[in-house]
Amino acid sequence: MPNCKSPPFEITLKVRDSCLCLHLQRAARAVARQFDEALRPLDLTNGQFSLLMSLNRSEPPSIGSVSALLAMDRTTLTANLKPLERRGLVQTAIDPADRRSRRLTLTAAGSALLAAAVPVWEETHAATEHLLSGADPERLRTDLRALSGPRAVALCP
Amino acid sequence: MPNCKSPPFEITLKVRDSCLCLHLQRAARAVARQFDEALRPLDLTNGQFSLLMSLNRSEPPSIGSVSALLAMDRTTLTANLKPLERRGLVQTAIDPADRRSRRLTLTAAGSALLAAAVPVWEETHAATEHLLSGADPERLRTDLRALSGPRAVALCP
DNA sequence: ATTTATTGGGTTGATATCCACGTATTTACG
DNA sequence: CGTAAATACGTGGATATCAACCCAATAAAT
Repeated sequence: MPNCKSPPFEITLKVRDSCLCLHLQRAARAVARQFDEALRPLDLTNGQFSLLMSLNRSEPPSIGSVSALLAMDRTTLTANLKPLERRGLVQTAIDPADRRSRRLTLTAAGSALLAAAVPVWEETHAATEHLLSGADPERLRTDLRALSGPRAVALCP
Repeated sequence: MPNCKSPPFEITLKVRDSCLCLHLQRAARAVARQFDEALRPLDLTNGQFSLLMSLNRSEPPSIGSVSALLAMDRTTLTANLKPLERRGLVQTAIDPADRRSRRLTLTAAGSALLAAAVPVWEETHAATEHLLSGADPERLRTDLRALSGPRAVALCP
């Protein structure tokens, strides 16, 4: 008699149909693939695009503030910066006012590449919102922000 | 005069506030962390939990069907199976009816661990839905399914 | 029946993600 | 002041994710 201690199949159906974590992972993977594919001619991923975009401001932000903005682990951001630094798209410099902090800035090449990616983003984002059919994208964004924790901090300069 | 070719700052604000890809990645990361933390005593990640749960059925599914269900790349699933196989939670066997296909089954240890994880999932999922405050979780799930592509295929046995 | 196309998976290489641990700097406190 | 707590990052290790390329087995075409 197999599966003496197995969870009942009804639980499996419940998780499949209702788990927000699973639903989020699926949607995040699917949408990320769309953006990755669209950005591939520029040799950028969706995460690299979002990261570069978050650095497009006059006051160079620190590692911690960007990682909070993107709701990612601080060490993940450190890792993600390496290929961008290697390609000369981003530069880091120690903050003279607080020598623990590193300030992140786009290079000219980084800014140019980011500018070239904007039309791709516009197009892909429109296609993504189109997938929602009649649903309200802003309402979805509100829900996603609520799940992202109190990290929707200010990016303003 | 720096940033001659930089995207205008208004674009940055627009992406930050409206990009569904970014919003999804943020929420997915944040929620995944919650589940990972809750499941850590069982030495499971949210992805491992979802994968094990998707194998809790009488007819052992193939790699391709599970990867479609989870909306992940086929090769990602192959990689994710390795630590679970190493721990003796999952077994794979060539399908005699089609020798290209590998059928995935939970072991007794896998079923037992999954059963132990169900209460953790219940608790964590309730906390996640609570983050939505007044919003309708089912409406959010509907939106997420629309973004996950036509992969919400049947898991039924 | 042979050839061809399709399908199901695996492997490798690169990036992504997070945790546990450690280091350096700054701030707070006594 | 000088020490303790807090802050800002980095490294190493493990898993996660996907593209590109390859192989084996089945299905389709002539």
